[in-house]
Amino acid sequence: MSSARLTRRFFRRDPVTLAKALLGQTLVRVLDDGAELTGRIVEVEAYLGQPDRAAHTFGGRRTARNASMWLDAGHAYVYFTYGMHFCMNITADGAEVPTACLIRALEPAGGLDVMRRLRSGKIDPARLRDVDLCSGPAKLAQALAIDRTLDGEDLTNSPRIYLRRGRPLAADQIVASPRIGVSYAKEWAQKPLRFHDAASPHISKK
DNA sequence: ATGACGATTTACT
DNA sequence: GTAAATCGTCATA
Repeated sequence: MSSARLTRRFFRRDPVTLAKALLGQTLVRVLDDGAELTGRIVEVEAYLGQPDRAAHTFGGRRTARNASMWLDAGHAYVYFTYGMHFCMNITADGAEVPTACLIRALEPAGGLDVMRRLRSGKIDPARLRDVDLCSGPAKLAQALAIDRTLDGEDLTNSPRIYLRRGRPLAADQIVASPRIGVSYAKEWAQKPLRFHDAASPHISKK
């Protein structure tokens, strides 16, 4: 019998291949109260580890913060940045190979009402359009209540967060472009390591 | 012990 | 288009 949950074998690939394969899959977040929040992945960036100036593990850097990037493929690497935002990655390759894919945008699919509440701080929830819920790495983290308590979570067996098999995108539906917010990475800033669904409006703003 | 800096978002001119 | 918000992390000393 086949399960809807993606298994280890799906994640054990190089980060570029995995990033493209992640497009079209569904991220599932189960809250403590049982609420299920889901979204279809429409934008992902690949981080290539040691040689990649933009990666947190550039040069083999290994710290308490990025420890999860060294875990086996299919684990969550959640980091805190700018003093206020969380972003989620999914590890690629295998154990001791610090590569990962940053989930940058989702097309909200289930639990939109809860997402809207989680996303609305001082803003009127009714003023938040669907396209504003998960169109950015920190936005989707906020919408799905993803924080550092999920750092290091194994997506292949966690009851709190996992991936559900969806329909993969055809190659001609995938657009490649430079990664966002990594201008400090010199030549690595220009490489086309950001991938998104050409047809989706739920993309982070340029 | 200190300081510079974010794999961002939002609000404002 | 410009700038503020806001603080954990890490390199330097």
